[in-house]
Amino acid sequence: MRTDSKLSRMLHVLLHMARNNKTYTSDEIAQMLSTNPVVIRRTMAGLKKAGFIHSEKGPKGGWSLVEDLSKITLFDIYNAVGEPTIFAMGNERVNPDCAVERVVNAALDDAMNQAQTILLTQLKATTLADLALEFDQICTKQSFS
Amino acid sequence: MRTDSKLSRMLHVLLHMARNNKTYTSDEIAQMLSTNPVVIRRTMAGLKKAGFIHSEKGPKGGWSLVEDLSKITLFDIYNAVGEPTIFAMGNERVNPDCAVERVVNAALDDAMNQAQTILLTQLKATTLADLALEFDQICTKQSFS
DNA sequence: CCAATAAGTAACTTTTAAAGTTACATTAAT
DNA sequence: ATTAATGTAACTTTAAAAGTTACTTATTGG
Repeated sequence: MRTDSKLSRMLHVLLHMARNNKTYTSDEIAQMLSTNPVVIRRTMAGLKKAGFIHSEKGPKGGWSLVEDLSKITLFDIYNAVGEPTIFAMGNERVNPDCAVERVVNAALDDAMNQAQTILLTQLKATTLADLALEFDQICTKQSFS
Repeated sequence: MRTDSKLSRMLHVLLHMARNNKTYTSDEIAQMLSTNPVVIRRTMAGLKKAGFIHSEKGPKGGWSLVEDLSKITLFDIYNAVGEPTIFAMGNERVNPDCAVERVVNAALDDAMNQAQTILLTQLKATTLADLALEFDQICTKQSFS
């Protein structure tokens, strides 16, 4: 499979939506991300279902942010886009009766679970407001240079 | 892509090789892992290059373990099979000039780097001898039941 | 020497899930 | 009514791992 970029893309979109405080059409967003509007609708559907954004059909329609950035963590978005598979490596489960296989898999699962916990903990600890703040700080720095 | 199973498979093979202390042909190993002998040769080539195993052509040939299990960490094998990609998720790097993209990517990269560090640290901390010991403990338990 | 057995490897095909695309239905504004 | 938007089903493309085929090379032993 390709690398899943739904989380990355949606974070990108949400920050832009928050900054400009306007509705965006799927076409606008698709251009922003160099992709296709249908892909956008598909992915944004999850965010809508989770209540973070709203969509309106017809002229003057489009996508708008509904929830406060400080109330949305990166983990929320990870969930909203369908909890994409985290690892590209994994266990072969060919013969559950093989004790060697069980020992190997347990060791790898353990290491991967620890890594996953760290990753998700980190996502839970970061809100979109945190990212927006970082963004503002970058802009401030730039205005001095 | 499919989930990379080279590490898992090679650990499996090495433990079997150590336990039975014999040479295995690619065909035997392929059967053991329900796969193809060419895939086995391809993957084992990395372990040979790293000096963990030896191969011999011709009749009576095959693969044999050369290094002591206590001197091989799971990380060594991860390296020997070509450091497979760890994550199935990742950043879109569409427009490096976009400050929003940079902030988002930095946050995700940070979380993923932390997770990767934990994972690799765990692999470095575990030797094949550790797994062999766990295996023996399972067998002991079974003989009492 | 020769037949058999095994690794080595290049070139190609298959698999799988994400992403992309097409086509059309639905809804809302003017 | 027409236009502009989302919603979505069905299909195609992409990319990387794994699988396969076909052949080369090396080694054993009769």
